[in-house]
Amino acid sequence: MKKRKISNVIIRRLPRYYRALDLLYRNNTERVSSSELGNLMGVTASQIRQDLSCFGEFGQQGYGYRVDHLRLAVRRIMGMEKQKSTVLLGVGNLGRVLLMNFPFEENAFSLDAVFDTDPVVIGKKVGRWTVRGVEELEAFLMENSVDVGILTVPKASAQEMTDSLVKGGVRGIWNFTNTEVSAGETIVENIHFSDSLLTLGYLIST
Amino acid sequence: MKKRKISNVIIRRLPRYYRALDLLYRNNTERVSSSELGNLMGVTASQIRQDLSCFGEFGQQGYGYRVDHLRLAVRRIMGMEKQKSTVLLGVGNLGRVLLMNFPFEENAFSLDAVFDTDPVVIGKKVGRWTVRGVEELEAFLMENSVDVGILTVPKASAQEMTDSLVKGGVRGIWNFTNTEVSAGETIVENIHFSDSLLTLGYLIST
DNA sequence: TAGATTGTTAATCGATTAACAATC
DNA sequence: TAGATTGTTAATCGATTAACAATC
Repeated sequence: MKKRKISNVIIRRLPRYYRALDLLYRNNTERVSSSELGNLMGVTASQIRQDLSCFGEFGQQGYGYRVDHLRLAVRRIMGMEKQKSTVLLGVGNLGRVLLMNFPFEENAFSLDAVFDTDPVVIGKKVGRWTVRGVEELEAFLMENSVDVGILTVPKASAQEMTDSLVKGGVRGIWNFTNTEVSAGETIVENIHFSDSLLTLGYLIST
Repeated sequence: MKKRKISNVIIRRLPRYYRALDLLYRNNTERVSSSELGNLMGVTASQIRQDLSCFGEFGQQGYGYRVDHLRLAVRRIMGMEKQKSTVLLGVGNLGRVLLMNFPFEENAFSLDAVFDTDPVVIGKKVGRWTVRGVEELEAFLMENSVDVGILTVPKASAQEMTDSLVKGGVRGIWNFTNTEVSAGETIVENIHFSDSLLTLGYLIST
């Protein structure tokens, strides 16, 4: 096991490993070799062995990997064995989709509270949550240790809401606003719909 | 100007260049140097000059880049000067968010038709579109040249819908299903919410 | 044992950064 | 002209692939 720093490219492959392994697991597959897994995922067997070697030794010469064992190892590596908490800011259309449909628990997260600025929705129930006013956010973050803030607010308030979240001590921000927010040490993970579609546009135009 | 193949990392930086330049443009900034732009975007000046050199020469020694000129150049590079067409498959919650709120035109796309399998919504109006049954999809793709199919269907029908889109000759698929679909030569751009959140989970756990 | 497949080292390939002559 | 900044070449750094001894 090589103890070098885990690079970003490897980190972004971990969820894909997990998805592939989870699929095999659900199909009751017992063992898988690095080349089989590579075929399934569209990467080389070499890369898989190289990646896994950053975290430990999970296989067995001449046999490969036990699917259930490796799946659990990847869960552990990604920190999925410990549930993390989130709050959602912005109960607009996208916010509602996430809170109504996104499988937080499946991904080892819980959604603990939702906030908005619109007096029309504050106090109303959306799904199993009662919408709180953002003025309560600071106090909530004080009383509850929250790991991640989910940003589904309009662009215009993205930075301000980020500042509140950072001040409240969240460790990560899941940002859907298609703007860059500055959050200091706090880790920001972006889902930029527009960037993604523009990339696709480039690729089909050439 | 070096005429080497444009690498994937560079392509994925193009929308970010465009966003930064568009912001400067809206602020009526006239000129920008590679180091200023680099500061703004959080990349090195060297990288910006290196990236741009793949596509041509856009700057002027001792001066930098004209913002309006470079912004237009990036638009052209990304193929934004020609509008591309899309159809949306799956008028569930996420599908509705996209068709009601996503700024297709701003990104040089149009949304031309929406399809679903649910008899309850077929024929109904959603926003400015009348939902069509998927059985009409094939004929629609025959008659209309469609560039991109948007997949906001349940996981279970993701591959089947992909097959129809590929058969119908779309050039790209914007895939929100959090599954890998095989589409042959057709380009697939994924937005995987779960992968993204799991990545964030890893980063805050270490 | 013989065959298969790992984990790891070395070789290759690609991306980023540094440096600088060219020139506005 | 002097200062600033480009576009490009060369140097460095990092990621992927190939190869193979170790061993189940």
